[in-house]
Amino acid sequence: MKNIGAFIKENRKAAGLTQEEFAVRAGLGLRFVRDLEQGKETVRMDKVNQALAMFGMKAVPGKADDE
Amino acid sequence: MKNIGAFIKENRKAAGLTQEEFAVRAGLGLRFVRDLEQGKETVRMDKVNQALAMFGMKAVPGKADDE
DNA sequence: TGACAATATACCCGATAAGGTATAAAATTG
DNA sequence: CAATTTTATACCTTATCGGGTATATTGTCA
Repeated sequence: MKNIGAFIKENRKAAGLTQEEFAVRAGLGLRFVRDLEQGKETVRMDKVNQALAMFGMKAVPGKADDE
Repeated sequence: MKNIGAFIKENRKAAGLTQEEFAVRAGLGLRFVRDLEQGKETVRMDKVNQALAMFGMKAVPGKADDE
């Protein structure tokens, strides 16, 4: 499974949203959305879940070596 | 899928480790391990992944309504 | 039941994430 | 290519997480 940042980026684009539109709709800061999509690892899990919730998802344990 | 805190707790116990032993082996603070297992949501993803890595796992997007 | 181990909760401090703003780079569109 | 939109990077301030320590609660076992 792709990492979370890539997942958000793909799905956001598929939804036809800019980072800014997505940030507003998700109730997140634009800077956070940028950082997340850039693969920043030291983000807070609640914010990550808030972003994932836009697509009916959340952070769960998955195999580390999965594609 | 269970939430991450519950996953860590279960697997840690299955491995016969106390929170303290697990914290030391994972290179994490005891307080963090406690908070994570208690379901604290505002934890940092890098630390969460550090904990999951002990079981060959990492945080990935998963369906929010999965059991 | 008492003693001990393990886990949970509270307080404090230093380090840092989040977010705003500004600027630069890249992508898109005509 | 130029103009515009979108995304990326940098600086600053505020809020708060991580971790240590201490204490309380819970669980286990003789």
